[in-house]
Amino acid sequence: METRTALVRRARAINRTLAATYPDARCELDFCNPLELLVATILSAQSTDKRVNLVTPAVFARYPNAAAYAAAERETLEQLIHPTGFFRAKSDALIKLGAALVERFGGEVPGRLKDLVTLPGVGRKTANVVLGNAFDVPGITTDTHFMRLSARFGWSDSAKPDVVEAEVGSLFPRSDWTQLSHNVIWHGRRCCHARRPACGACPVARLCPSYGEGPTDPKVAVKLLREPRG
DNA sequence: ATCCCGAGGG
DNA sequence: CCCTCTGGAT
Repeated sequence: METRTALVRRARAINRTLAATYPDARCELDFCNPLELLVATILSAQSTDKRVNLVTPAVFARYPNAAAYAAAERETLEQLIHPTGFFRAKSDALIKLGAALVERFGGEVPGRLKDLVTLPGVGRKTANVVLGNAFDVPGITTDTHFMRLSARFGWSDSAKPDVVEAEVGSLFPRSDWTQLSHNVIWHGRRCCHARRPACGACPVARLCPSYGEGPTDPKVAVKLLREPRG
C-alpha cells in the first residue's frame, strides 16, 4: 500500500513530467472574454473543443453580450450550435443564462464559484474552467479526461467529480490546480486515450500503476499517437 | 459500438 | 442514485 507521502510525491512527479512534455498545455477553446469562454464551455459538453471552435465565431458575432443571448430566437441559436449536440438543452441554457446574467449580475460574468454555479447550464466543471482561464482563480477541471486519468494514476478511485476534485486537489498546492488540469487533459487527449491508451509512448509510464492497460510496444504506441483511436 | 473539457431533472 | 439529452468522429 502506497503511503500518503509517496502518493503526493508521485503525483507531483507526474505533473512535472507532463508539464515538461506539454509546455504549451492550455485551454483549447477559442475565446476573447469571460462570456465567450462561458458559452464555449457550455457548448463543449459531450463534444470536442475542435467542434465547438467551429461554431463559436458565428455565435459570438451574433450574440455579443448577455442581453443578446436573453433576446435570442431559439431556432436561430439552435441552428448555430447544432453540430455540438444537445442543441435544445444548450440553447435553452444559453438563453436563460443571458437573462440571469442581466437580471442578477449586471450583464457581467461573475468571478466566484459560488455565483457561477447558480447560473443556468453552469455546473462545477464549467465554473472551474471559467475561473481558471478567465479570472486566474485556481480550479480543477474534472472533465471526462481528468476523471479517467485520475483513476489510472491512482490519484482517486471515486466516480464522483466533486470527490475527485477534492482528493486530487489535496495532493497539489492550489496554485498548481489550473495548470495541472491542462496538463492532465492534454495528456488524456494526446496519449492516455479512453480506448487503447498509448502506454508504450507514455512519458509517465514509470510512475503509473495502470501501465500496461494499453499497448506497451513503442511502435504500436507511436502509431496510436497519430491515429488516436481505433 | 464508443467516446467527446456535462448539467438538470426525477 | 439513476436517467435523458444529441451530433459527429473513429
